[in-house]
Amino acid sequence: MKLSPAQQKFILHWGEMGTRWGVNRTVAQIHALLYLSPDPLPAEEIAATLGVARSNVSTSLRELEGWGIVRVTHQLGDRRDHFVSLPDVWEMFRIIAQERKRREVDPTVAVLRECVQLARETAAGDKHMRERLLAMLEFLESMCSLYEEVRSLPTGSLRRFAKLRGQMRRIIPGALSRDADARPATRTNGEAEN
Amino acid sequence: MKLSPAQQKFILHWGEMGTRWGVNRTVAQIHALLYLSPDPLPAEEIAATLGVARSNVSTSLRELEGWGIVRVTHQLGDRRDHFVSLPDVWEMFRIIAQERKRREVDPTVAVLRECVQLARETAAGDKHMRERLLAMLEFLESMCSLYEEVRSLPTGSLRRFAKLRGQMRRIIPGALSRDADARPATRTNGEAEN
DNA sequence: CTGTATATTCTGTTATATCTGAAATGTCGG
DNA sequence: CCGACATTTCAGATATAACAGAATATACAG
Repeated sequence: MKLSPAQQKFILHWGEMGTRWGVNRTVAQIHALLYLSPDPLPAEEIAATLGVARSNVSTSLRELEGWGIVRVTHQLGDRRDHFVSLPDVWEMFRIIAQERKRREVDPTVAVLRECVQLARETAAGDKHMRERLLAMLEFLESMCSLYEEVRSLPTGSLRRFAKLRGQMRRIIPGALSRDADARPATRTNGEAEN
Repeated sequence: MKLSPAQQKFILHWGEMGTRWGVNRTVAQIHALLYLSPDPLPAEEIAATLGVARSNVSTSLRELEGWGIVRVTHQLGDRRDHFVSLPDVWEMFRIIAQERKRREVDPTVAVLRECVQLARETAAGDKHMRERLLAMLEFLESMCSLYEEVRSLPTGSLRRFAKLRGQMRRIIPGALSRDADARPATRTNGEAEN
């Protein structure tokens, strides 16, 4: 299959961005290709289109399936697996966010708890350190609960919400404006507000 | 400087997580060390503590400074640079989010615009592809504006907001519950809601 | 059972990222 | 300007990740 200039550009860029997010370039490119493709593609064709080894495609597809953003389908009279990407970006985002949380944030929270515990046991520990650990822990837990909020919204609401520019301050209880975003370089205590 | 068990655990884990986010392991470790440290550390000591080459520390610190989450300070009577981490996790998060947006999302939005343009010019292009590109573009733009909203909130509000579990649906206009999070596998059109 | 088409796993190679140690550069007191 | 200390740069070494191609496994038709 020959790629149009627009397809090429998108696929290459997506691959590039993938690497910055800890995703293998080929994996990201395959995903981009499938996302743009109007119908399911067999592995063979993916390999030919992107110019990578068939085996490489196989591994990459398995990873994408692992993330849950690509799945296999079948065509009548064709023994080969055909692959499709999730069609909806919002849904895709939800899945990726959930996976990353599970793989990266949750373990970190667990480790932080252990560290706090350790710091408590160990000879009264460094007070400063314990505070920092707790601050990080509180932050991550807040983000998790914020994540749960957003996750529970249907796509439509989320989309509408995002369009609601500049209204958040009025909606969120007690949110005074931050406005100028001026961060005085001298502030050393993050708890200054509140 | 000798590390306590809790420090070790946190620093090692942070380094590990760093790699998953496209951040160099040493860079992340140094950041973790500085975050926990009660006072500024000279590069020499960082190198000794983590057991890496002095030159490596130098490069890593420059990167952290580039991100704006570590800065250099000086002690009276000491010619060496001493380094400190931003103390506030929330502030840190803001800065990192902003940087990543600038480096990764903004360029992607630009590329998507070009792709859409290309697809329009090129022989009426693939209709399906153009739709997908537009959906992705709309998504990213929504996320950007959502990001602007959150960024403009002071830490206190953000934190309070995050604690406000399960209330979001009532606050957001028109957000009907999504609840069960049941995703029928048969839905192929992401726009089904709304 | 055999042959063919497809998919996966394995192994060695290649590419990329990271790290080190040495050399170069910068800084500052005297 | 000199000399010590501190930092940065750079070339080569090392580790890690990605990849191609061969080998293997699986499914299936006849």
